Amino acid sequence: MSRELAKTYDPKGLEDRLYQKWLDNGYFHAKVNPDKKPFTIVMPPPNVTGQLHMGHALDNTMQDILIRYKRMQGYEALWQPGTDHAAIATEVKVTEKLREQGIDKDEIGREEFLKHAWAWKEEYGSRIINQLKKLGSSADWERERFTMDEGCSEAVEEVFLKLYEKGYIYKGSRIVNWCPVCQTSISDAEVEHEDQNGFFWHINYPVVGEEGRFVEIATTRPETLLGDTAVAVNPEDERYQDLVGKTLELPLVGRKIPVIADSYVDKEFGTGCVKITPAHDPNDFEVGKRHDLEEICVLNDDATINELGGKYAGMDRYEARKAIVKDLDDLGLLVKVVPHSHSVGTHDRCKTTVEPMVKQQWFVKMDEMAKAAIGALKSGELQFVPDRFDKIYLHWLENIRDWCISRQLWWGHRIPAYYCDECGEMVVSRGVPEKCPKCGCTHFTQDEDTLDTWFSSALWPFSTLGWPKKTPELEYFYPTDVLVTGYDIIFFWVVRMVFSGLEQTGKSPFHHVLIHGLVRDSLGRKMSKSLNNGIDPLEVIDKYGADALRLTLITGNAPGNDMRFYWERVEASRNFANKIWNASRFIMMNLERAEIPAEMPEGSMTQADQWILSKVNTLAKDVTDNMEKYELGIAVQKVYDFIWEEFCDWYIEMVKPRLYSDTDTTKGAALWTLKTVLGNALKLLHPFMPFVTEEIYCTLNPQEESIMISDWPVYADAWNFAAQEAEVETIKEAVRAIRNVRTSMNVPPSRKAKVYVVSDKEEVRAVFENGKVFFATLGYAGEVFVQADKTGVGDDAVSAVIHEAVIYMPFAELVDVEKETERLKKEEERLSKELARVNGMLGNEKFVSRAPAAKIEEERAKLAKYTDMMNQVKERLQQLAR
RNA sequence: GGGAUCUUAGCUCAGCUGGGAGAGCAUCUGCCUUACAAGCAGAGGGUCAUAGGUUCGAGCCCUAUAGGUCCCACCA
Repeated sequence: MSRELAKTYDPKGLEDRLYQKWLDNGYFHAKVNPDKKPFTIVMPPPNVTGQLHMGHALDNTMQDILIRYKRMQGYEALWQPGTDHAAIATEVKVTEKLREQGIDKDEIGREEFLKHAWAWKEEYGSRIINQLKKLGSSADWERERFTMDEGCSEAVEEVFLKLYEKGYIYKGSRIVNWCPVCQTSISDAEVEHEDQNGFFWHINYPVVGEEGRFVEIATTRPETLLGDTAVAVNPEDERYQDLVGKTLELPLVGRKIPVIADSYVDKEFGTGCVKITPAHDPNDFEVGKRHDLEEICVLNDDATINELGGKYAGMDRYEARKAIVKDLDDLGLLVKVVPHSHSVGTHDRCKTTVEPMVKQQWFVKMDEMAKAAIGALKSGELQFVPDRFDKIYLHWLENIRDWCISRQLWWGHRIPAYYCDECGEMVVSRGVPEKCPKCGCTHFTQDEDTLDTWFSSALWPFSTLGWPKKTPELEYFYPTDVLVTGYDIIFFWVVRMVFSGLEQTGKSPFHHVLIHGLVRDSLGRKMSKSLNNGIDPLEVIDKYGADALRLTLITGNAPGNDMRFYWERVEASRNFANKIWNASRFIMMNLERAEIPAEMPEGSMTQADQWILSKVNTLAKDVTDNMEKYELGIAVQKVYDFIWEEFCDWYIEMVKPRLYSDTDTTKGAALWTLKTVLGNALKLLHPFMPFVTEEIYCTLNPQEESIMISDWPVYADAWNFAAQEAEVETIKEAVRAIRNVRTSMNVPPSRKAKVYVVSDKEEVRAVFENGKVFFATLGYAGEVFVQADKTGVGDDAVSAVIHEAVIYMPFAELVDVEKETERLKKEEERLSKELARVNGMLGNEKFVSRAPAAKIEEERAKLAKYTDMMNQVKERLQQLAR
């Protein structure tokens, strides 16, 4: 008993029902299966703080398309999902929430805070997962993971220990990016540089022992003067040769600091003299190391001046800046203030200006692992799609600095380093050490810091599969096949996964990285909270369905490119779903009223049947090719065009007379073809629009369980009907010509016309003899005559010239000689242009001698065709002129 | 400062390895033709940013220029 399709397409209800069915049947679950080849995608884990936005929708739609496609192709397709603890993002949210409740984070302490954080995770962690389900994501939810679950945490600890033992992880006092608001260090990748309009303050530093002599320096951050421990000049700079080795008095502070020579200083820039503040500037830090300068940190963690800042202690850094400038001016040491635009580092999360500071932090030594990651790309083990991202990846790795991985946060993986309570000895170990190797003490305190959130997500492709244990899953599904992500997290995540995978497993965690762009608003702006221009994918799904949203996100978009979101496009996508829906309804109506052959009824297949079968056959091949190249937009466009134009607008219209007839012996063939072609088209469309295709497919084939476990169509030689394809194309050309004439003459559809097809070629007449049945329904024709000459065609006939034939329609009183002449002249003009082009090519001796033979043959055929048509047009024009 | 990318129909964008310029929306003209007006049929609209070059042949490859977008960067 087949279920009937509802009268109108309504994604509501339908989508939830089908998704539940898929879940119930366990279709998303992948397991180790030696009989099948694995195909794996690991889902970029959304933050537990997160809500589904358009970026997620795009990212996950692409992954779902690839997974569904491969699953249908017979792969054991695993889409590994999960969520990310998102250290700083979550900590900020939880802190805010607590504050709203009047609870102070520092008062309740670490343990209590973590309880709240876990409660938050429990409450919100599943929210985005449920939203992803609305989208139709066929991820293996049974395998859902979390970056801080037991297994992932074990992987984190394992990697930390291994890298530490190898000397790749070290603790050191280095200059780091410090966020005074979040009060934690952050990595280079988390710093955003933006140009700000500031000033260059030129300040005189008195030379000790030389009354009245000054060294003029220029700075953009006068407050750091408090931490100056030298002034540097370029060793090649003649102007300052005699200064090197002399001592200066640091204004306002009174400290005596040396003038040193260092090639880091650019002679041409500023005054050529640079104040050196090793504790608060990355370059100065390096200079300080070279010259063994003292590092004087003058800032507190909240960027106020500390006790070393004398009278400025307690002031905010900008307050202090003002006060210092004023005091310098009062002392007459401020030479000038010049407006100056310079780049300022800000924290990407809170936009606070970061303060470079010397801190004890944990770092990952990057040089060796970066080298390996570069090698993976160069050897082809790793490929970006599109490959222009190669350069971005390489450039980053070639210039990488050590990765600061410690964070002064509570929410995250705590660093497995322990300090002896007696002697302070540091022990890095799995769990609390038993006793101190130095003093034998058994009491330890764990390092307070946690790890950068990307440290754990870097391990995601293998930690989720059970690593460091040698699980069957890891063996079977790893390395994964393709990673789908936006270009905005190549540095944060992709790079780190690659070098981590190479280091820990010896393999790149994936072969391909499919990069997509941003979904912007209709004006091309980034969707953001501050602009309040974000479109909620759930709202779109609610209004138009997930299928429509998915189609919208995939069509007309090339890999790596940004796209704009338009409601009109969603509507168009929904209309397409509706189109298939109605076509299917029509087909099923007819199927119910007749017997359908189980196999292809070869004897009664008409040219039209063979044509559409041949078309869907080639379509399968083309779409598969595009999918393999990750050209999802092109692939779906082809399916769209096929279904709407070829199948609905042409084929269905062509078979209607056969369906309505009770005597037509080819009716069974038509029904079989309709059902078969629709079924295959639905399969090709399924990865893109899973819900509507499932609903129709299962109604069409009640014996089948689900389209998502059906076989992906493959090209079959038996379905290749080149000759019939050509014939139908000829008939389509004729029908178009007839319609065109009718429209231009304003002939209403109700008025049927006789149609004469005149051709002196017997084989052409045979084609039309076969195809003339279509003229009635497609071209509103009455009687149709196919003949070798113009017998019976009156002078009152309107004509259209097509390839190897002329079509005449007697319209008597409607004929407007002028109009028709005009039409034919236009055609003449078009043909003469074509002829000129073809003749130009063929007349070019170089073309004939150098172009490929097939191309030349093609052009020769065109020449013959156009010449023939031209003659017909000329002849017709002559007749009209009489 | 370095790099990437874009400039194609009124708008938003496709255009795969170079071989007769496409889609959606918008516009215009007919159609309530018994699957679909969320539709059908037809039409108009482009010197593919500019200037050179390579090639038998360039929207596509190379060079330069102009404008836009983005990324990276430790010149105080």
